[in-house]
Amino acid sequence: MRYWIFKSEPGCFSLDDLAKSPKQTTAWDGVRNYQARNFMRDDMKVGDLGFFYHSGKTPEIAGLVEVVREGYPDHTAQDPEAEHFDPAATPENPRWYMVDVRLVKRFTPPISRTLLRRQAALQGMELLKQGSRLSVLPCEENAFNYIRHMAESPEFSSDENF
DNA sequence: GCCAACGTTGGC
DNA sequence: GCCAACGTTGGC
Repeated sequence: MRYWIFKSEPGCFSLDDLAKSPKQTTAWDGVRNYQARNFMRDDMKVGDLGFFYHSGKTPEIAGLVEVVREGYPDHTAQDPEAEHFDPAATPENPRWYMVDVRLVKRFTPPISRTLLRRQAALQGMELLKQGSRLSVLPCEENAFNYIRHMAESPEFSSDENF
């Protein structure tokens, strides 16, 4: 099984929005980057876990999600009304793909990027690299387990040494 | 608001 | 096919 990070601007689609979605599940649509597309189309499997990451003013990991449907065509690319319409996308060649993810657990409080950066164990993590702009990216197993452990530790947000 | 990093576009 | 120009992302 593999681990992933799903980025979203909360003003566009937040963890709250996911929590309010039917079955707390959403299609991860609108991704228009080939590398991210390939991850969703080729690599993600049902049961893979990922973090829901909020980018923007207060960057943070907001919760845990699970892939519940594997890559399938992102039909919003073929909708002229859609924000990420791509005239080159057709039913024969959909060009863009998405997966469905379901909310597993909200992190309360969320784990701020500042706190992540403070962790020696997370040095070199892709997400924390400057200029990391992929909206969907893999997360190393070690980093995943470490962060998950942080989320389960009640003291992590207050403990200076964490 | 600034700026670095990155992807895409288009001229040649 | 190269590369400069440009637009976008996203942390700070």
